[in-house]
Amino acid sequence: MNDVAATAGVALKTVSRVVNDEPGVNAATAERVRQAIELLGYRRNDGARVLRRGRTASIGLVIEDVADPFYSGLSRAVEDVALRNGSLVFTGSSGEDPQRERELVLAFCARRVDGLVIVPAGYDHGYLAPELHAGIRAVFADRPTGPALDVDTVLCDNAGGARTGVAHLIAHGHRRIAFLGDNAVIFTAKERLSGYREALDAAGLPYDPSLVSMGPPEQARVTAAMAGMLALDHPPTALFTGNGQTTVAALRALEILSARDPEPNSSRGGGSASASPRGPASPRHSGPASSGPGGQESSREGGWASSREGGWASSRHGGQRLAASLAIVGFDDFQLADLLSPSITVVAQDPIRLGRTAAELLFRRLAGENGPVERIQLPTHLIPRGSGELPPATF
Amino acid sequence: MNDVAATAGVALKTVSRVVNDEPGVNAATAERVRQAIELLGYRRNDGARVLRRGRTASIGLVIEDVADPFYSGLSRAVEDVALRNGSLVFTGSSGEDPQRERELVLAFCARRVDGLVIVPAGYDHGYLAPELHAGIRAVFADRPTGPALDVDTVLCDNAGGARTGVAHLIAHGHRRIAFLGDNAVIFTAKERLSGYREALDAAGLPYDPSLVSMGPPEQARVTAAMAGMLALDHPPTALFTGNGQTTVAALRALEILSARDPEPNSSRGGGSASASPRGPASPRHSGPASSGPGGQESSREGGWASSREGGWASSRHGGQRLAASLAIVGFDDFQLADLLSPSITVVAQDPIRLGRTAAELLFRRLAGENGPVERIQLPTHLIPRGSGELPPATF
DNA sequence: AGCAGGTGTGACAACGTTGTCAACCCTCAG
DNA sequence: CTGAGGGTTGACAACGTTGTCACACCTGCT
Repeated sequence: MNDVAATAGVALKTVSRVVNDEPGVNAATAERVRQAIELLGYRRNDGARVLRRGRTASIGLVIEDVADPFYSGLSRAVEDVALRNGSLVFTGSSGEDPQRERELVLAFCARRVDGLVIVPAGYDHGYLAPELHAGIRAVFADRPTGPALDVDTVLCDNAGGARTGVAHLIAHGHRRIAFLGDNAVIFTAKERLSGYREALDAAGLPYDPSLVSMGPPEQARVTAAMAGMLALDHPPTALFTGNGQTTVAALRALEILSARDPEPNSSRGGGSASASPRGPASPRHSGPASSGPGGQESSREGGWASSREGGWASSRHGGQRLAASLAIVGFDDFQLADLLSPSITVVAQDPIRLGRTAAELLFRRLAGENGPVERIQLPTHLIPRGSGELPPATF
Repeated sequence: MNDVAATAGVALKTVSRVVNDEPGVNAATAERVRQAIELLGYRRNDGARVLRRGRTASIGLVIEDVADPFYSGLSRAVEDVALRNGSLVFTGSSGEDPQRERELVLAFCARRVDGLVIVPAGYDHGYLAPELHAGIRAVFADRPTGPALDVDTVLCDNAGGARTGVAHLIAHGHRRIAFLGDNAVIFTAKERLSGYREALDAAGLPYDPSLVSMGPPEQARVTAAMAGMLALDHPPTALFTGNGQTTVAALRALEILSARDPEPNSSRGGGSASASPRGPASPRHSGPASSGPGGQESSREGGWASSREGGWASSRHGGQRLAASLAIVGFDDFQLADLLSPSITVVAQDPIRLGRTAAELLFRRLAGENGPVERIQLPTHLIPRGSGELPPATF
């Protein structure tokens, strides 16, 4: 800017005025300055500007993993709202690691972002208190923080959604309904489990711990859990899955279990009357590369299959038939849910609306709105597609 | 920092030294400073630091849409590399709009990011020249820029991938192969079309424009294009789709076309022997919310169905049977491709590797590596799963 | 002529850091 | 006792902006 001023033969401040379209500059002078700017290829340094003015016109977004469709939708929504508000977005994936979340948040704060949208990985956000005190606004999305921090939060109706989904299965005649959820330390997983129990309670059905399995949505774990349930004396006739990744893993598990000794007329497992040959798909390529640093694929075939096969194969029920007729409702909608056979019934959240709501709330705060802390709950939406309307299997 | 210095009874510079773990500070003094920092909840202002030091330790990432699984994978990879290099990431979605891309890039440059990873929407990046001259490094990913700008680029082998995929169909006996690609202004779309033609040429097959349709992957357009092709005198027996979204749209189109008058034993369309009822899925909810601002869903049912039904329904071939037996290979892997019936054969790119490669190249440049401009091409990978190995239908 | 009020311009400090350099205190060898 | 040298500390300028204030000039009025 100094150079521009020298070139144009004016003072620094005049250049600043031209650059910022401030009034009170002679048209001729302004033109001279603009030419100098053009000539020198000058671009204002927003870092310095920010230092002087206080506001950075940027926000930080911390999510679990951009590569997860749920969060990437949320991400895009936040981005759009930010753009509309003239703000840039720092994005960071915590990978469900509270330590990394903390580092990201603090790094964003050190850059003096105006505000934060956080999908928290941990519960303890004491480290945020000084930042909030220093004037950085934060909105929690998808999951709350502990009660210690009083801060705006936008959630989905996790319990309600799960209740609706499970009630839907009950309404279709199911009495033995399994629940496959994410790691129990995760807020949404707990809430959905609560919803599951509430629906059972409301229908007067007992809660059977052997029908519930919580843990990371890794294929090996999910497959093992399902095989175990199907081998029970009183196996489930329906399954409620607690999130999108778990739903997909469960479907793959059914495919694996059914394919072990497929029935000729099963709708699952490719055993239909079509002439389509099962391709020579090697197991390593059965799905698109997962987001994280691998590890999931390698365990799929080895891990459970060898260790549990005996137990399950000897089940007196014939697990294959059970697997092929299991009704399913999943929490979270996902791409192609409608093209599977049967199509998958889901309880849909709206990640875009979630992100938009959180970001808009943040910008309202930044604009000076100082009402009481808000706690917004967004509705979920049951989408019946077929898999959730299957009747209980009887053999 | 001033306050901290005052509280601790030391000079500004000493606090700076403590904060930055510089050597040469008495342990007792350092401890006193740390206590003052703790007491006041002080956090270094990285903006000011950046101003003084020159490097911002941040990069900008401009992609088409974070919500697209391909780009969100790329995104995550870039993020991870950046984190490893102690850098933060500004993310922005251009939405395939050159103007918005330009705004984002310039905004990032104004913040003095150290470097940029750009998936360009347009071809003309003249506006970047001054920035590059000013020392900002840039790496183009997935698509190149025009020849005017000499800059590092990481691409996939688009033509080669398409060639492989189409050759695969030819090897399975197909002679009439349709190509459904993205908008022809997009580099990758053009390249893949070239690969398609090369494969035809290599096999001595004619190029038939009536089997080729390029345009945005909207459901209505894709459905119409496919219906038109299936109604031809010599309809295609196989289809190659030019990207993930188009593949999915094509599958939905087949579902729509087949379902219009389904054959009892078709593997597609839910007409299998299973007892699974088609759920009462309303058309508005057939898929998860698409990323952009809607518009796609509403047109799915209305747009084409009413205007073209007559033409297609009167086809002398019975489009349903054609649709049900069409072999498919798609460019891009996608989630659940392996769980459809038949599973979908794809030519897979590796978005994570793409992002990682681009980001690592960027950071090598930032570390001072000054070799000639690099142009890296990543391989693609054919994954046979079933849909690409179907034989040509004969009626 | 003198003065109010407006327009255009510039000098200067400040934002919160860090790099440079100098000063201080101590210890130890000459 | 003197001086060299290391360890510790601080004063100051600079990074590139913008807010504040003041100045110079012009216009139109009394």
